[in-house]
Amino acid sequence: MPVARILFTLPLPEPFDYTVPEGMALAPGAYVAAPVGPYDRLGMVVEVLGDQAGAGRKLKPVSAVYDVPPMGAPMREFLGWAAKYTVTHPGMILSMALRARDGLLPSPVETRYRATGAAPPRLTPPRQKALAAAEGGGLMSAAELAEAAGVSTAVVRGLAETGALEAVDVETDPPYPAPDVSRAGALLTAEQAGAANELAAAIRAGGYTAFLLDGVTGSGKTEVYFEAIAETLKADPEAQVLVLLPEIALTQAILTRFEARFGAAPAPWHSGMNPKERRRSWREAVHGRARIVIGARSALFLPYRNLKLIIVDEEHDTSFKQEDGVSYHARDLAVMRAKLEEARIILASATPALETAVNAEAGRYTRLKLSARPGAARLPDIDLVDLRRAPPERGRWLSPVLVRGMVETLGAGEQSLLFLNRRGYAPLVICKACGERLKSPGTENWLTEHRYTGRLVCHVTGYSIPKPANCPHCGAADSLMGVGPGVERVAEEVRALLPEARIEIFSSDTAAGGEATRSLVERMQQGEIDVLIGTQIVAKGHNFPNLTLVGVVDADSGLKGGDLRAGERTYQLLSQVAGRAGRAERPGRALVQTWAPDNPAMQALAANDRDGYLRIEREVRAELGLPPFGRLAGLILSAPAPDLVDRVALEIAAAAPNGEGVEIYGPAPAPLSVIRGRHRRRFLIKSPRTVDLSAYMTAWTARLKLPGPVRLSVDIDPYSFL
DNA sequence: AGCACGCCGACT
DNA sequence: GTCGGCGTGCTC
Repeated sequence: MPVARILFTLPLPEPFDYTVPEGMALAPGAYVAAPVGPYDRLGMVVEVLGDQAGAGRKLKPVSAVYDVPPMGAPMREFLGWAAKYTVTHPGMILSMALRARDGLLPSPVETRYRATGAAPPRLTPPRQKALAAAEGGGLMSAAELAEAAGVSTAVVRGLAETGALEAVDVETDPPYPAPDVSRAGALLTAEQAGAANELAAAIRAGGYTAFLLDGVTGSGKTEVYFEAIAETLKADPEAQVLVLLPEIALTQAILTRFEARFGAAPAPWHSGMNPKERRRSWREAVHGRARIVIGARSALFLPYRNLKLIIVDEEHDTSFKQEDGVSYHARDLAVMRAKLEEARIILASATPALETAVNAEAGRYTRLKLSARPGAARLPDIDLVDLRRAPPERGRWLSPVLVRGMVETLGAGEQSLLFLNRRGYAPLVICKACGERLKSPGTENWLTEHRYTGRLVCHVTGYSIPKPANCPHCGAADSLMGVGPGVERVAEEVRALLPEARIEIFSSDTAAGGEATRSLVERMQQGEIDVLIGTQIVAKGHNFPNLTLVGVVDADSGLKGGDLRAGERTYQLLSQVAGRAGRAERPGRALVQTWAPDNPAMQALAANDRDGYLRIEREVRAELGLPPFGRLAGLILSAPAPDLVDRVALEIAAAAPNGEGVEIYGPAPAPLSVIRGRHRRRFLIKSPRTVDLSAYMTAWTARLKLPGPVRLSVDIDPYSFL
């Protein structure tokens, strides 16, 4: 009997072997159930060995095969590669691919009824009512129909037996409507059409190609990649397209745009979906019926049947980096997936990541440049406000320069946006009597004061208490004082300065659900708001035609913390925020308040010199041997007891293998030193590009024997440092 | 990941 | 004397 080698969604040391029962057709990639210990578990066939392979071994048989197209060879290769690269067990990567295992089964069906027009032999009054309800109602379940007619379901079933009603089985999660590729797209500018044509040529030619779609904010990158999607779907009637977006950008707005362009919404994939939506998207993706999937980073791991195009929109966005559990960067892995699938990939951004810019310069990606905003829209003028020379009054956060700008804007009947990446009223609460800083219990995280809700909240752990009347440390009454600005406090300041202005706060606190966000965005677009004060949430995607002034309250906040990418991120975020101004006919301007106007990121921002900034960043990184000119990895240890984790950290340091040019820093407390009662330590490992750092980390960690409560994880290409 | 087996503290 | 804590090892 042949033998199937099966990889399970379990952390087993290797694939396990099973006999293939008579009459069961199995090929590599098939999804199967097979017994591991006392239970059947989900797995995937990685290899089928010949007829004699099972001879002399006591093997259990495979229990069942799922009736789903098997995982293709490129995806299987991708799984193996991703496991090695991220230093993760292959079974864990497989379980990411099979996140919605119910999707392996066909859609559940539900019996629904419709009137056939035939009259039943005995037309009783209840039957009459039921038929009347069925006439107008389309397909209804027995319960719905009975409810509508005010009769019992027995009447409905009785009518179905007589033939007056017809029972129809309907899938509860049916396929998504197919996109209509024959629809005409937007009218493209010459520049956009040039980019779209180059993409179309690569799509028709086939094979792996990577593009950087490098377009200033508002230059119409979406329209260009829509054309690439249409071309892909036209060229191959079975092709699938994956669009990856940063978590936060997966809003109704983008789905609506897809629907407007292709006549049907794409299949979604993100962490907020319920199990039913999830299994539907998964099933449609696996069968190849979902032609366009739009999702957050985890959508990269779905086993598409025939993936031909990947788009990573806002490719510089750091939310593509997953840090907890399996750590990976969806953009980097997407490039490898495209390579293995022999597909096209488009990385789109107005502010490409340094890694991407370097790849484009090296010719690994083809750069498609969009330098103009269509129509009259101009990029805003960006001016730095030197807070050393024009500081706000004591206890205020807006400098006279910015205030003047807001007064002028209001006077002209236009809108202002103030950007401050801090939720709540004040990011720190201290006691005036004893100097105590209020922290989330067991951590060093400050509590943020939220006046709107009257609570003190930890933004890291979610811990929250009503603001106490007395200091919890010394007991003094009325001594707790909020220090530093949050959006609520800036709103208070604006209210005092511009009493006649209509002011709103836009943060995840004020716009939690999609509905609240939509209404706020709509009111801003209708001109019902004069000053919008927002956190990072305002940076993405919203188009406010009458917005002409953007004020950045604290441009320096992102530069603190010694993060390798702090400058880069600050540049990206602030230029994106500034780009909100002046999208229609009116020119926009941005006033950026900073204490460090000489910082290269600030200088480049004011000069609108993105490439100059990237050049400086590049030199610094090359000099220090940091990514993309060198490699980094993190090793994080955690345990409930701090002394245990410290002891084990020293043992692990001693066990580090020798590696040419590998430098190890640490152990040091990890970025969040305590999470859910576990104390964390971390090493940072740096190596030249030529070293296979993943293999080094595997060699290091594979032979460690850790005491029970200690857990270890490896973070390749870490993003958070602090 | 489960689950069983196995060795040390507070209970009927 | 047992019940039960979770440390260690096994699952084709």
